[in-house]
Amino acid sequence: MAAEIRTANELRKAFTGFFEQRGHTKVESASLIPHDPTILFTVAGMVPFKPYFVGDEVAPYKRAVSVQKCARAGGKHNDLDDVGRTKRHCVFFEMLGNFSFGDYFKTDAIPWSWELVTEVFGFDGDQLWITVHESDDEAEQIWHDQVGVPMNRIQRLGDADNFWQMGETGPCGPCSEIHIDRGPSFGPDGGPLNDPKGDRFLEFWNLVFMQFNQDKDGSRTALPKPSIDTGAGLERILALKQGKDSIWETDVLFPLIEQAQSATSTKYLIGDYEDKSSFSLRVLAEHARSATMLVNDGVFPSNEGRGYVLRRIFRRAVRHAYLLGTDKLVMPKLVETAVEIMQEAHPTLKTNKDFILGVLTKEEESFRQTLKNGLNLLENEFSAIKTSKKKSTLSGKSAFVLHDTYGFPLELTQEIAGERNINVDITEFETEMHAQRTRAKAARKGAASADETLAQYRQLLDTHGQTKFVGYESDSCTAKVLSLVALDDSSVEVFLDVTPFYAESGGQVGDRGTIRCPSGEIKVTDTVFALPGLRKHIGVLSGEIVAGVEVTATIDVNLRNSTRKNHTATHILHYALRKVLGDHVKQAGSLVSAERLRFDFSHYAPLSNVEIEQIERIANAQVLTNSDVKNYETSKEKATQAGAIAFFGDKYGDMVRVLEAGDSIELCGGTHAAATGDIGLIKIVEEGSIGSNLRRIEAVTGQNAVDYVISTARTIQKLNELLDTNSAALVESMSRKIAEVKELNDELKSLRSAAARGRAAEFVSKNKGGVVVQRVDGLSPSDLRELALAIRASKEIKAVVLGGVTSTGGVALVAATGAGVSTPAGDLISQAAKMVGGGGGGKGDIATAGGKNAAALDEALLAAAQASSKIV
RNA sequence: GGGGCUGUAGCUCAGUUGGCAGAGCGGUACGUUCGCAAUGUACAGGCCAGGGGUUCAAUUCCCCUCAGCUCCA
Repeated sequence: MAAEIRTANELRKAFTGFFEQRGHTKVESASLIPHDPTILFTVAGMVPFKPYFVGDEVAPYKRAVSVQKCARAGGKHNDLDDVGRTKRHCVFFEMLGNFSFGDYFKTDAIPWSWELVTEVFGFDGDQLWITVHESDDEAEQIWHDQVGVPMNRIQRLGDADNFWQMGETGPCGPCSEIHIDRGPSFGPDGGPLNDPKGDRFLEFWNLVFMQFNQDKDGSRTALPKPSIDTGAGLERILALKQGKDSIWETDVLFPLIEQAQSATSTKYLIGDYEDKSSFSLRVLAEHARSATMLVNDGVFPSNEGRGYVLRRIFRRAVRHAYLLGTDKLVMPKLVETAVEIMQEAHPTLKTNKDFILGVLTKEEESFRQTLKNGLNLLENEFSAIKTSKKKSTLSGKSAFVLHDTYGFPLELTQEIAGERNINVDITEFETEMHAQRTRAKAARKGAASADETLAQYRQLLDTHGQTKFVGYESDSCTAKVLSLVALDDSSVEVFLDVTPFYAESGGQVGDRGTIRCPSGEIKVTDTVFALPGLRKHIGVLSGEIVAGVEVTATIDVNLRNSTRKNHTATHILHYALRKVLGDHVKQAGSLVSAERLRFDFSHYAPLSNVEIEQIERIANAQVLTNSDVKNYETSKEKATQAGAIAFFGDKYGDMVRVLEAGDSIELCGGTHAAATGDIGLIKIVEEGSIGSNLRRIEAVTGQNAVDYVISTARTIQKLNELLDTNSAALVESMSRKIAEVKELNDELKSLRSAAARGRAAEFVSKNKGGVVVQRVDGLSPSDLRELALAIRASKEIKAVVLGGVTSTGGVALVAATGAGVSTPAGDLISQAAKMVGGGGGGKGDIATAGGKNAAALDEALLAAAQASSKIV
């Protein structure tokens, strides 16, 4: 009997300790961001081990135990809106699990789970019920004969409850679950079979027996080496151990509820699932913890992918804080509490704390701004409704626009509308929402294609194995053509048994070069992975090459060398970025070509010029050391010990390739320079945003960097010559020049208007009954207008019409009317404008017009004079 | 990946059948009354995001680019 378990930390230790004693390797929790591209988050304890179960990789250990961070939100099971309503649902949770990779099976797994539950956890065996799959006699027998559970507490359930499948195909098998009877006050007797909702008979342990392989045709074959995957929710067991009715009162969540209470001055009612405020507090507690854990693993709030899911989770929480009437920021305090609760089990929280706080504080601020803007728009809608026919209904369309375009949640729209006795047309809203979904799905469908070629590739891989890559050591080799497929008239896909061509991965572009034999040649334009391990050369064939012949494969060495420099420089830049900006900088993508390198990374603000300069200094200092670049294979453990950081999104087997360039140590399978000095020079040429919290830098190296510096210097030299200055004084000289131009412009403007005013007196004196109509050539349209305004300024003038040929050869007309004249100024010149072949007008007491036909100007002015005389 | 919205003074934003740009706050200067605050007057501050097109004329209409916001996948 182990020590009494009181806290989450004690539970985690007791659990892993139990299985470590039984030969299991303790595996640290993997990131919430999975390597598996088909899922958004790590959703179960087995996710990190999936390659071992599927057989893609060989497990480095036969038995493992873990406490895995998990998150479930978005994706297929979109139950985000339910979190907080129930006693047990969370976005973030931890899963206890023990695993066997083709090692022990039911006869060990079942008794161990019983021993753990009764002796370590201390549950009363008489209160436990077991369910097995209806076909699984073996499991039932073990539970009964070996463990001693009476038959009346073992029940059989169907596929829906007790059968597990990874996907359409692949490993699958029956499950067995352990339930605890919480007593008559929670519902009627009769075991889990009689309690589908699990109110009284609470399921807390699930054992999956992976013993079959599901084929495409629906048949199942037995796996030669069956495996075990178990899972139990930490929070659930904690609630049971701590004698609480729900997970909300356990020590991993209740401190957050207490913090939420004080931050919002709201009272929490334990066990009340009807009370709206208590619901909001639970949402705040849960989402604060989830968001904290997600940011800790490198998820950033953004408008796509998992970042978007995080944003939705987080904003849902802020929305509830808002509903509770809090207008101060609440999340920073909750995040601090979450860090405090979780940091012992997840130590990276300590080092990342300031960063997490920064990201989430900023996110709350920005969302509160969104809410404020939305509120204004909503007010406008309300006042529009008052004057409309339907006085008491806000259209679903409006509610949708508010939500879709401005991010104002429907729930808040309804809440606020409700306060004013206004309905929201939900049906219409749903219709709009549905249309939006359909659009997005239709767009997605276009992208899916061609499974057939994939099957061909797989067959190639099955018969010949992986393509041997010799490109680290040599630029050329002889090889055998395994397959050659013509794509269209000229381009072909070629597969070799061995190749020096690097296939695009880790951001590095594929090699180019030639594949030739006596009878023909292929100019290779790109090399990619058709499947993991299978390298595909794409190129143009001249002459004849067929499958089976021997060829010489040679890469374009110049291109490869430039690419090498850029790739090594990418690592050094990554190092420098982390040094200057912080360890939260994570690679989000990269492109390494011969010409330049592009590096996308997570960061929350634009880089300042000073920061870019620092980065360049640090990076180039690494270049100047001219230290040897080491590129070697080693075990994963040794690499991590050396402090290597893994590139995001890459998948690594047990043996990994490590790259050491200067002080940068990373896992990387690319091709690299021999020494940092080979890079020559790293120059950042661009920095920008590619989405919220995502930045991109572009840089050049080697000859390209030299070219860049020379051309920049040339530009500066030219400027120096133009301004007759030198580089040191250029900036000052230029700013002085700009100020001067501005000053001169202002002066010119005031002189012009003074001149116009001066001439105005002359024109005023020529007025006939308060009307001035004159031709003035050589002025710009705006000067002409200025003049007209100056003339009109005299009290006796009632109307002015000026016309003239402008300096650019067009005709300009302007009309202005004095105070007390009701005829619009435009009327005075509308006809004249037509006569000069233009149009025009204006409104009120000043109008301008123009045309092209200068010959008709005098005639046009006569017409204008006539129009003007009518109004006086 | 697919939609929607926005970009105007240091900040928050106005600006309709296209006619040379405004408000409030902030800033500066000079006053007034006085409680390190209020208030009056004046002034400065704009390639109306950038580039093309239509037009006699584009902040306004059309196209493209860039940036930001937002929803869906």
